[in-house]
Amino acid sequence: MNNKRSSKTEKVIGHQFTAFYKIPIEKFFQFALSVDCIILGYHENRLKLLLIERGAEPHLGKMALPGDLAYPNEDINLAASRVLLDLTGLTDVAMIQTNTYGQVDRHPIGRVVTVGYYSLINVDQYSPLASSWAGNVLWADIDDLPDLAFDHKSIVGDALRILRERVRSQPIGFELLPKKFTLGDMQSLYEALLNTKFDKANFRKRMLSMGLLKDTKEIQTEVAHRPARLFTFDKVAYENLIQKGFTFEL
Amino acid sequence: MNNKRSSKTEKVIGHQFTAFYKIPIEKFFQFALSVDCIILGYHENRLKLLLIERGAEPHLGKMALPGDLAYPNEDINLAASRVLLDLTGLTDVAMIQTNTYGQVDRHPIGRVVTVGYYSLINVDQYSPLASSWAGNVLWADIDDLPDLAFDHKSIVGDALRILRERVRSQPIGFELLPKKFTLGDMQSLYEALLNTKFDKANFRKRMLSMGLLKDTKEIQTEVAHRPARLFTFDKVAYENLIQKGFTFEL
DNA sequence: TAGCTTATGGTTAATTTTACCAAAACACGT
DNA sequence: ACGTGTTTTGGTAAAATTAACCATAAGCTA
Repeated sequence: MNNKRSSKTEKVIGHQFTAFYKIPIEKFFQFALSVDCIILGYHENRLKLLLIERGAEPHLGKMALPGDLAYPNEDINLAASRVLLDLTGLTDVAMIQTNTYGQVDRHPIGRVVTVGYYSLINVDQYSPLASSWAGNVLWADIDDLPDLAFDHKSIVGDALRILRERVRSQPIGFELLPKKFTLGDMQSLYEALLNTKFDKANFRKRMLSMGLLKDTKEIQTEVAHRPARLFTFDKVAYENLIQKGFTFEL
Repeated sequence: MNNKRSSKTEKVIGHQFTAFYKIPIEKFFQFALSVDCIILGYHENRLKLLLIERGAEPHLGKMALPGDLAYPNEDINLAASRVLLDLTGLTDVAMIQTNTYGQVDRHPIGRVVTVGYYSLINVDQYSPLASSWAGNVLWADIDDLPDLAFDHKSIVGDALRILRERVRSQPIGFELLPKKFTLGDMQSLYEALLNTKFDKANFRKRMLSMGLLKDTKEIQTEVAHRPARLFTFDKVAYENLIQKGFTFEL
């Protein structure tokens, strides 16, 4: 079938079939590409999503995912990091692709295809809460989102689905926790993330048995009950275990 | 920070920050978008990948994933289905996004961002083997791929990684099998897919206990040993189980 | 019919998961 | 200083699942 096509073609440029359709190649270079960031944080036992208020048409005044058009000479993965940097000052945060959205009329300005990226933010390390609540940047509770611009609602839904799957086969939950955390913190996070309840004693045993947690020898202070030990995620141990075929499972 | 930006902007079009950079909006609409299909089949106990020989520069003569540019007025998901249809005659095959590749210089003709899609093909139902081997379409053994054009090697690698993860949490393996299959067929498939060995008796019990297999009451013929029963995938039962919170796990 | 091969039904030991219990450790109020 | 409330922590035993294996069944071939 490919043969037939090629034989009808006088000059084939770039791609296999494009010339066959007698459309000049320039006509294909009319897309714009954007990235939209699903930035999740965890605060006071709730999952939070970073939103900005749009200062421009279309959807002026509506809340939206932080996003931007990619430059014609910019790697899209780097574009995602750039947007995150612009908005939060954060660097060295892994941006992970979720999906790409290419419906024809998703953006009124023209043909804008957008790539979703999510990242998990340790709120303590970055702590955008204080300065951000006042302005037009908002950490919204994931279960109580306002109306969102464009198709951002469904982009967020997809990202959450992907995250919830990934979080139980990879130790990415730690990215949402502060450097030092208790097993209780960790359990609460996973319970919020997966919307379940775990038996406390069993959860603890499971986590400790994986060998991913390093005991800091420090303990909580200022709590009205027996203080818990503080742990850190042992990245080195994790890489070693991966080498030996270990897989995080929850 | 968003405030500062907006205040410097005279006229903001479309996106939040673009006008800030003083670049006319048209400059952003210079991308082309393509789809590349990772079409996997299963034949004679081996995973196969559908490749075409490029009939055009660049990479003329090299093998490549079937792919095409998307039209400026075409939904990218539909573009993927169109390409599959063009190439194989298949309709109603679910095309699933893998990743999106947006390195700046991945395509010599210009800024082409490509979206990967995989689909699993039941070779018996479509049976492209006979007609295809002769032409410039090839089912290549997944473990013995030729040199591929562009960044297609790494696109395939990513797709396989994603598939191997997904195949153990969703019953998509069935899409690679013929309508009726034996438990042995199924086991061989999963062993090829995941590169492991299962205990035969235990594999059988596990599968049957899920209640996803419907016994056709038919048995194999023309085999030099005790013939096995033939099963089909019970899609209805699967949907019902999903409703009750069932999750396929292997 | 003997012999070969794979399917199929079962049993048992090993391992993991689940459900609970009780002591420990801190803060607070009295 | 001492009981009270609360959460951590270490532990045990039952329940459930997984893994390892065996024996028989059922077709084909010679």
